This record gives sequence, C-alpha cells and structure tokens, in this order.
Amino acid sequence: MLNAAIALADEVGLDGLSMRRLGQALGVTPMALYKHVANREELIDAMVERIVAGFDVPIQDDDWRHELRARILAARAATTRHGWVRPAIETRTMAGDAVLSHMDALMDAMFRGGLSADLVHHAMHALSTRMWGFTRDVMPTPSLPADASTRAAALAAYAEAYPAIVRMASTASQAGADCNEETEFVFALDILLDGFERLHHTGWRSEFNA
Amino acid sequence: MLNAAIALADEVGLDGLSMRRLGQALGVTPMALYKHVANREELIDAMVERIVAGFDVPIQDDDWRHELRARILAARAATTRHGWVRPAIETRTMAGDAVLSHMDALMDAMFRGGLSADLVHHAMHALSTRMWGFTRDVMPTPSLPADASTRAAALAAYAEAYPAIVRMASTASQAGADCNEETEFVFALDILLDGFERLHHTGWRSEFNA
DNA sequence: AGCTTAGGTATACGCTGTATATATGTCAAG
DNA sequence: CTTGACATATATACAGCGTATACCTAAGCT
Repeated sequence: MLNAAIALADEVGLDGLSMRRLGQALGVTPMALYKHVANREELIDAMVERIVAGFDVPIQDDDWRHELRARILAARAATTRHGWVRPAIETRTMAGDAVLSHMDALMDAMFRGGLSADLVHHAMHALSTRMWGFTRDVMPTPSLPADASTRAAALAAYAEAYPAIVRMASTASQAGADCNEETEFVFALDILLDGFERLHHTGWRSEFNA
Repeated sequence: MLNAAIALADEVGLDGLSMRRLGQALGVTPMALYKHVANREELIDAMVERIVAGFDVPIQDDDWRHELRARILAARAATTRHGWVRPAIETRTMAGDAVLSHMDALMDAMFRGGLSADLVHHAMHALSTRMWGFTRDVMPTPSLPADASTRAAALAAYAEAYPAIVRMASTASQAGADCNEETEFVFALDILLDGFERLHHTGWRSEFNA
C-alpha cells in the first residue's frame, strides 16, 4: 500500500493523492485504507519516512564539512526524485524515526568535527529545509509576450518598473545553462557550510553563551 | 473585502479562510465574492500583495549589506505579524507588482554595491524564501513524557537512538532563552550576507562565466 | 464448535471551490 | 418618466474531499 501511495503521488502529486484515488488504484474501497492507517496525515508520515530511510549516503570518513555535504546531497537526490516530498515534509508536524536519524547524523558529523553544541544548534536552524535537499525557488516572474512587437513594449515597461530585475535577467549567466536548480542549491549550501566552518575556527559563541 | 479577508486569515489561518466563511463574515452569500475576485487563488494573491506593499522599510543610504538586511527584516516584521503569509507566499505561482518591487529593491541594492549580475542572481536564489523574512523551522521532535519515572527511561532510549540530538538538546543554549526564532533567522541571514560579501570581494564568478 | 480479529464494504455527513442561472438596485440616455 | 444597461447579490447544484459509523466475511485459535 505504501508503494502504491508513493507511486500514485509520483504521478499526480501530493494534492492529487486522495484516499479515494488511492483506494481505486488498489482496487479497494476508500474506507478499507483506514484499516491500515489512521488517517491521511499518517499515511503521508509513513511515505516520508520511507523516502528518508532510503537516503543513499556514500560511505566516507572525511571531515565534517564533506560529510554534511554528502548527506545533504544524498537527501537531495532522493527528494528531487519524488516531487511530492517537498510539500509533504513541509507540512509534517512531527519527526519520525528516519527523520530523526537523518538529523542526528548531521549533528553527529558536526560534533565529531569539534563544533560546539551551540554552533551545531544554530547551524541546524540555518540549514532549515535545506537539510532535506530542497529550497523554495524564488517566485516565478511573468514571462514576456511571444509576439515580437508587443514584446519590445512590454520589456520597456518592465525595465522601467523593475530595472534591477531586467538588468539581472538580461545577463548571459541567467540566460545560459548556469541557472540550474542544482547549481543554485550547492551555491547556497556551500556558503552556509563555509560560514559554519569560519565561525567554528574563530571560536564563535552565541550571545547567550558569550 | 480584502481587509476582512486578511482579518479572517489572521484569526483562522489560511486553510480556515474559505469562501463560505469569508462570505459569512461579510454578511453575504459566498458567491457574491466572485463578483470581486475570480477565484480563491486570486483573492490570496491580492492579500499577499497588500502585505508585501506594506513593508515598512526604514530609510537609509548605507552599504548594500545593511540595506538588504533592513529590507529583509522589514519583510520579516510584516510577514510574522500575519501567520498565514508564509503558506500563502509559498503557494503563489506568479509574482505580482509588490512582490516584484521587493525583489527589484533587493537586487538594486546589490547592484549599487557593485555586485556582478552573476552574483546577484545566485544570491537571490540562495536567499530563497528568506527574502520574505521566514524559513521553515526544523521539524518538531517528540517531547518527553511528563511523568518522572517513564521520562528517565524515555530519555535513555532516546539518547541511545539519537545521541547527537540529545547532546545538543541538553546544552544550556538550547534550553535557555537563546533558542529564539528571531535569533536563528538573523544568524542564518548574516552567514549568507557575509558569504555574498566575501565572494564579491574575491571577485567570484560562476563556473559558466569563469 | 465457537470466538476473536483482520480486512473489506456501504452509506452518510459536513466541508470545500465554483458553474450556472436568476434576481435586485442604481444610474444614464432617450 | 421610462427603458435599458450594468454592477452586484442570490439560489441552487455538482463534484470532490476526509472520515465516522455500522455491517459483513473469512481465517485462525482455543
């Protein structure tokens, strides 16, 4: 049943995963599902646990920075394979075993690297959902009309109202293959990891502990 | 009507804001709302625009880093006053005028600070929803039983399964007043801004542009 | 043989967004 | 003063949702 639910969610998304549809996919009455799961939320909990438990982390004993990176990129590989995982994780209200294990592994790596409990704590918050390998993308901006004549006018009006956006959007880097979700994700992740490392080396302490 | 919708959402959350309830709050049939708004999504769009347009940014011409910080903290002040804004922004599929203006202002500050279009582009992605002043918090972990005897056993089992979590959770910093959403937000924001600045000074370029 | 129990079914309730068709009240033009 | 247009509110209805409740059936154990 979990497999069927995951397959269905892969196909129709989290919103499309209704108890009725899942029942239909299994050739069973919707209410039959409630013999296996208390309610829809619990079903989604179990689906998330299944995915998180399956994170494929490459074995390596390297420094903490590399381990964190590897674990998070492993999470990313799994969570991007299943589009529904993002909204699912974002709406979970309680961590399950697999979720706790992932978090524990990240924190353990930092502890082994010598980071203070203080810094580990803040680092986890700073990572936020990035520890699961995803971020909300910046909101999509309206696209220009296809028609050539109206397009120029629209672009001009656009450049007047939002000059910085247009300036950025018209650079080669944005138009080129560089604007890639994976690249952006790693860029931000490395800034955070660099930041943690720097604070660690300079003996940072939170105000509360200073 | 927008005011009523915002007031209702403040009270019952975004999910609680149904067309029927809003109609009731206005003493009007649900379908009456559709004379003013195409559908529920468009209503939420308008609500978000209203909030974003009301960001209260303190005037200052300082360096780009301070301006970004001030704008984002202004956004945070507004979006945390209304709990529904987070889920609302996260589900918007297209940026409106106010949203574009906010993004434009952030990018403009960076351009005036001399950052390359390349870096500005990546920085915006790295900020992600943080540019609106919020982050998903790390998932809540189960709390220990209140009963003293079972509590000790639960804690022991917990420490066995998730040693790093327990180690972190049992430090003073976490138990104390330091674990504060605001503090965590600023901590992560400053790491990102520091990172942008550092990359700017060392003349970073994306691989694509290298 | 009889009981428990796991699993499936049927029906129904209250909730959602919204399509469609109809009514009302205001105001400008003839 | 009437007439028609337009903005607004209404009434009804449909398809979907999660799930409470009650019932049934077959397998397994004592």
